[in-house]
Amino acid sequence: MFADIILPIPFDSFTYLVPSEMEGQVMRGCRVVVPFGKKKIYTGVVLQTHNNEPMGVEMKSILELLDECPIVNEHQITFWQWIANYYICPLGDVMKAALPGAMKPKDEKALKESTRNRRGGKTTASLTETDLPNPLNNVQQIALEEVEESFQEKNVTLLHGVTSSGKTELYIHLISKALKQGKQVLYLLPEIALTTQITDRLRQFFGEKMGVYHSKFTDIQRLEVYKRQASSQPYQIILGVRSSIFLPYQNLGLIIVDEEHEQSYKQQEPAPRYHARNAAIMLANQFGAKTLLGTATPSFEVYHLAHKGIYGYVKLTQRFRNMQLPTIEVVDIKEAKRKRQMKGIFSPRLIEAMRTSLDHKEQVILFQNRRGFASFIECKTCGWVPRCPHCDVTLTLHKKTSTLTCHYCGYTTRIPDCCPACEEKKFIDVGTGTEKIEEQLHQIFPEAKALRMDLDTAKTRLQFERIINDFSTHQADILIGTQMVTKGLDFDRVSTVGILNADNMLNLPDFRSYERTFQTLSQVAGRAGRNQTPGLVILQTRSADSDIIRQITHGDYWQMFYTQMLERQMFNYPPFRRLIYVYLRHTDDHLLEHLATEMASKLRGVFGERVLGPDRPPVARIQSLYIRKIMLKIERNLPPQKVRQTLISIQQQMMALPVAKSLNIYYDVDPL
DNA sequence: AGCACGCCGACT
DNA sequence: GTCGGCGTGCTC
Repeated sequence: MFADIILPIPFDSFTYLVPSEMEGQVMRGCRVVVPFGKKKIYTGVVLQTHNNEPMGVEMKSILELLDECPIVNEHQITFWQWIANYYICPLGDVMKAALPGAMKPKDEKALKESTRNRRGGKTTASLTETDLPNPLNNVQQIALEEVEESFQEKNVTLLHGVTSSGKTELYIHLISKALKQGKQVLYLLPEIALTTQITDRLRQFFGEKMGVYHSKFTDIQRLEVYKRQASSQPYQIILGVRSSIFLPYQNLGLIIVDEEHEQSYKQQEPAPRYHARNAAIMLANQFGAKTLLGTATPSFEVYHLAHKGIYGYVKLTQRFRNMQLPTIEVVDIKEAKRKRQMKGIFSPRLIEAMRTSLDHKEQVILFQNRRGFASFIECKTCGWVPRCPHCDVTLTLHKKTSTLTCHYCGYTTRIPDCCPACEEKKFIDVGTGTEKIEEQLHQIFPEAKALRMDLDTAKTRLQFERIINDFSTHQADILIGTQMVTKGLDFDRVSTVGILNADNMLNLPDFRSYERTFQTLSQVAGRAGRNQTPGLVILQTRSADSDIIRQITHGDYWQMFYTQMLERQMFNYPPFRRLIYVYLRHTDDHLLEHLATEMASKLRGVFGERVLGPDRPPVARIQSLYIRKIMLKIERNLPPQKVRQTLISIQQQMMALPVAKSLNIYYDVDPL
């Protein structure tokens, strides 16, 4: 008897001999220990057992069987195979993403010890530990009924609800109903939104029936949740991030994907580069479960399908307690610059609005998009700029530590004493990061206390929550931040929100830049005036009279969607076509150029005009490997299986070329 | 992804 | 004359 084993390496599976004493015990989904190569020993998962002896390979035997019964169920294996197929990556990579810490035997021991220690003090959950959900108001009640009605015929429903329209209340009611039917619920949140605020709120209603799954948990903690889900008393609700779609479920009835439009649902690196929202819909289908997608600013992909009637659509327009939407005022900084009225990055109107807020002891949020705005240094004399020796990027300045860091590979060096090109000693800062805004702010409002929130100051969830907490308890007057400040956080004393420069988001070379700008700016604007008085949003831009700025200030999602869709259709972009990026990497730039051209021409042989490139991506070298990108725009109705087969076959032809020695090829399906 | 095998430069 | 560099190939 033989067994195909998935190993934590980038291949699908390897066939091993099942020792006669293990026959009948080695089952699909069980973990086994196997030898690999000359000296490696891996823990793998049985994909299947069979009697077809593979030809031309000398097989090794399974060394040890770790589980009496499967720790990966049939649903999961099917799901893994779907992910590997659709996202064009090996099963081994999917397994690595799906199992906590690859469930290594040594982790197993640690778990047994940790559970042993915890037994005795543990209180059992009871229904009386939990509260009843708040009654819904009229509007919410109607929306709830609409969602349930929509689920009668549609598997997926979009809940389009403006900020603070009470989506969470609605979720709580839907979850309760699913639980009453004895079904499990998965509630997905973007990493950054999974705060103690939301956890506590749900814990209040669902108590110990709910498990929380966060990527910042230790391996042991995640293993514990995994084990519990595989046991006979699993959590009925999982509140979790992206990767919680891989937990074992037994009878899922409902998946909620909150903030459906969030980009962090797509795993970028490493493979599998999956989209948790789309994968969740697939997972729900496997169980015959329903999926609710919630957002204030739907992604085009989802809105398009809702508009076509493939997904259900429910709109929730009224804000909680009739709160007013903020007033958005556009400030033309081109004009202000011309008149020399700008103080650094601050227009007179923004300064005035901030002063009014601060005088009333109210708070201010300043938003600065980070992308393209990492600051770097330049030699004042000759213009030399320090760059990463391994990647094709400038090094980012970190003033506090006087260092320069590469955001791609982590290479860090001290600021040089003098310019290596001309030996002069003066450097100037280029680019405006949040750090620099903090400096300018201190000059204009020396008395105000400011907090900064970006990837540097909020590296961990604890740091992030501390900043949020300090700001919401009014220990600071101004919060300066990147994307992070937009993540559905409730502050009730914020009366002014300043968007420092809307243009650097709009002008990104990306077909989604308008959609994203609309989403981000709507989210930021939603932070203003959450109590009785409407807030004021000052939006600084150089393109004050453009359509997109008008659509943002009017909150006109439909108009924005409509105009953008015309362009998407014209240029064959999603949601009309499906995108696949083919990446090629090699140490030799010239050889790579040749190979990429060759691969593109092979692809054109099959896909014709659907192939674009190869192109040099914006960052054309990472960790000493040069990169090329080929873009495929394929019809939505082409079967993913066929596309995958074609791509893999062309990849094999490429790898068979004698010159393609250390060529590396990988795919990004439905890239962001 | 690892890891071994194999053929070319600065060291005891 | 050897130790070790990383290019190349293979892993059931």
